[in-house]
Amino acid sequence: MTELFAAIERRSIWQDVASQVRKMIEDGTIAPGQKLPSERDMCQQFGVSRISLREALRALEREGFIEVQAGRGAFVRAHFDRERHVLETLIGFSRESAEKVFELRMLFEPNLAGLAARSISLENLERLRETVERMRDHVENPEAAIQADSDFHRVLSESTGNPLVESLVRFVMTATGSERLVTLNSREGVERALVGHERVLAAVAAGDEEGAAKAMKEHLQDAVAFARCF
Amino acid sequence: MTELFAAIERRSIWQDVASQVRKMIEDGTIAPGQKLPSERDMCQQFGVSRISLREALRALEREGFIEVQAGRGAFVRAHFDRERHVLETLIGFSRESAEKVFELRMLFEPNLAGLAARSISLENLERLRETVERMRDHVENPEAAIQADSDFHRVLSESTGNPLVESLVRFVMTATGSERLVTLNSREGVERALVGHERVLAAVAAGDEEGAAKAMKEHLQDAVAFARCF
DNA sequence: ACCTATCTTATGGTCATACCAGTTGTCCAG
DNA sequence: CTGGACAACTGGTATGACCATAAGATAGGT
Repeated sequence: MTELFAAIERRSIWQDVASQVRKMIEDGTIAPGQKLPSERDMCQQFGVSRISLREALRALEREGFIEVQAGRGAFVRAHFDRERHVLETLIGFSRESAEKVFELRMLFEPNLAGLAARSISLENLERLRETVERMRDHVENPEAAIQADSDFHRVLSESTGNPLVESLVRFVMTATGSERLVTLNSREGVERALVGHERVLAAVAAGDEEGAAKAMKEHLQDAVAFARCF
Repeated sequence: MTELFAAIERRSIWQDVASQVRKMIEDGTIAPGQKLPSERDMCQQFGVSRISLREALRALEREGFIEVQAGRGAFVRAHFDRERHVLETLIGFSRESAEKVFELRMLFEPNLAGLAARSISLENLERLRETVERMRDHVENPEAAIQADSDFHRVLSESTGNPLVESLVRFVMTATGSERLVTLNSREGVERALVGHERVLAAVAAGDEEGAAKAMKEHLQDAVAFARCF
């Protein structure tokens, strides 16, 4: 049932403004962290009223592209920050405990590792190896270790080539950030995580689907168990 | 490191208005599809200017709660419609992505079934059984079958008591809606799905963790394979 | 020279009012 | 019953003004 005529879209001014700004943010014309011109300036540049300009900013804010601070200005969000923001509004995450997030990770990350074992590219395998080595080089540096941890799981997700999965992993890594700040704060914590990553890596490199899934499962279980010690 | 004082949150008027309306939508005071009062009416009821009211509406619109139509009014979106809307803004979801969503489901739904086999309550088990029976009663009715299919997976997710997992399942069921519209449109499609559900149910009821995971995996694989026939 | 309180200025937040444009319903002429 | 004219309503946009906060500049006391 194909319609003969396409519906006429009525684009409002604030939508045009929002699109334009959104585009500039996406292609990097305006860098993350950077401050946008003042509302009054932008009004003049776009040739629209403050009303329209502000409604555009409001929309961009809800989409997570910018953050507006009264008396200061509007700032471009970092994109990972944007994803967290949007997911929070979607599932009302902020009040959930890290435990719930770990439960979710336990559901899909083992299979994700298994999938990677079957289909990861040589390039991504190398990137995965790099994150493990980087963690090994920084067992005494919690900040770097946490970064390496995030990267390990992220690279695994990217081996699927599935943006949905990548988004989900980025989200859970962001969401468990504070938790990992605790478990990876000690040398022991980092070393335990390192062992887990090494086992997963070995299985993935060997193309051992079941082994990778098992290793990842144990890695996560170990992390949860270790976190409970605190 | 617990802070002594909590940060003072500056709540702007439009945020207050948005929160109030959002709450009314969430608890059903305003039903999906229903039309909100006109902007001018709401201004008076809330005792705010049209500016503030409109910025609140703009935010709610971006969050997917309402849809504003020029010259007509603002309408409450169905909640599934809302999740799709938000995910679209997050990952630029489009029709070609149905396959990606199935890939994601394959990653976690088998383990979800396994988890349910271990921990589902008698009440939820009964609800699960009901959805299967409902699908069996409507093998000739695609619409009812699709609903029963959604409910089956949703009940399974609710057995975890994890809102994060529940949101994810709601999302993937919404995202695969158009796909299931095809596969569950024939009697054969519904019957295949039914067999899958029955196997999962049997394993869950028996507390057979591995069996449930395996059954779910086969059910999803079968659905994907069947979809490819079209 | 240093710290502090105050003033100034820029910025976002809010308001009242007015007018435009599209939608809907009513009613009348054909 | 149809189609057009009209009125009432609704969201969209524009102006101009004033408030509250944030941040830098300035004057004053030590």
